[in-house]
Amino acid sequence: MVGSSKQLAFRYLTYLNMLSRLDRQGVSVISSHNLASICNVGASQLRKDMMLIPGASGKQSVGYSVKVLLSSIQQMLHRDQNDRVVLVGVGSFGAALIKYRGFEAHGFEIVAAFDLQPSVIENSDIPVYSMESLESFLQEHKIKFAILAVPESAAKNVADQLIRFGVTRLLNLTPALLTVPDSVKVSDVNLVYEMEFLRRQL
Amino acid sequence: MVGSSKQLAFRYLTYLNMLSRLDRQGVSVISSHNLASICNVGASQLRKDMMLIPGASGKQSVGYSVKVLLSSIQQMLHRDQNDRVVLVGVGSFGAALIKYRGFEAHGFEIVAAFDLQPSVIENSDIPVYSMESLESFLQEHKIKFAILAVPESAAKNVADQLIRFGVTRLLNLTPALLTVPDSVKVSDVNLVYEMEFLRRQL
DNA sequence: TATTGTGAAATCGTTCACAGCA
DNA sequence: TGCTGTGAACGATTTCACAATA
Repeated sequence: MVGSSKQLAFRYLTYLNMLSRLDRQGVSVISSHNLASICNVGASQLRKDMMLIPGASGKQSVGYSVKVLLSSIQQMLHRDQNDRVVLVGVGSFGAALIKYRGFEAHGFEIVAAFDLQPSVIENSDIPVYSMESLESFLQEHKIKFAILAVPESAAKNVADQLIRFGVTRLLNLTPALLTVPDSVKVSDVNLVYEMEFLRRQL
Repeated sequence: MVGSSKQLAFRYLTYLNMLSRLDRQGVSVISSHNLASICNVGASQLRKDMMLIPGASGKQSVGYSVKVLLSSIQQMLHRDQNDRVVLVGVGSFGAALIKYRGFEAHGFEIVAAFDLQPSVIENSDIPVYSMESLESFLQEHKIKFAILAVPESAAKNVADQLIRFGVTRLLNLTPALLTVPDSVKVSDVNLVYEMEFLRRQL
């Protein structure tokens, strides 16, 4: 990947979202200044970002073609991929994620959930299995992505299991700090930290 | 606030968590190297971070006092504060947040939730009011913090309302990109972006 | 000797300013 | 003239290396 910082990656995702909206609205050309202001970034930063993308370029005195930008960013981000994801921990958070349909449009399919107690989530066809079947399921389906939504106290153990069974991408929704091998990538989402950060802004 | 970058702020919160755990375990002194490895950061970075905290200092050839560090970080972060928070949008996500007890220990009290339809969440004494009562509630209780968990399509409008009614800190759980006055601080949490970011790590 | 505190160096990311082009 | 592409300046952050010291 061309740029590997999280901020840059998130900017590309924002560009992508805004560009596809513009495309749907029939906008075919846009200047760096306009697109930047829609995306809440500076115009020169946007141009620098675009320069890193193979195939993305604009026309001087005209602007960027929305469709060209869209497809070159999509290509760079491998937006064609489709990944199967398991969810571990079906508390209120986990159950909310099962009902959340936002992942599918981005090529992430939650194929199963796991909890101490198998159960059934209403309005959902995603099965909830017991933890005993975790190993066989992960290995049989060669799952690489997992969302960790267990209680904090269980987080480390469950994460270790997941990794042992072949998971290499972990979205960690628990406050626990995970230590993982270099081959495994973790994204931590900690709502309490976000709130604390808001608290001391200015 | 001494350091205002998000990364730095999150490191301080991590230090705080780990230090309070160490304190509970009866550890009284720890070296930068040890604490750093617990917190997944470099030792010299940790020392630099500590240097920015008024009152925090260690002893050469000995290490840092856990209690001293703990209280100076707490003081710097104003950890004594207590803030009332409203939640807007009681879909599956919002309902999960209402049941989530993690905020309280950090001085955030969810005092009310709002949705198009007032309702009752089981196992919770947090009331869910209709959107009509938003304005009077926010102004009467002088609420500064809100968690935005409405559908994306409603996000901008609701955010504008919240700001108009006095909210200045917004945890945005929707994928919408909000544009707000400088006096208002927004933290965006976008689980889809986090997943996409994991996808292209190496 | 073990460890902090810290200046200097290296790295990384952003913004500026403007040349060059349609 | 309006816009992109980009080198250079700037700023922020991280790492290094080591002097100081309990």
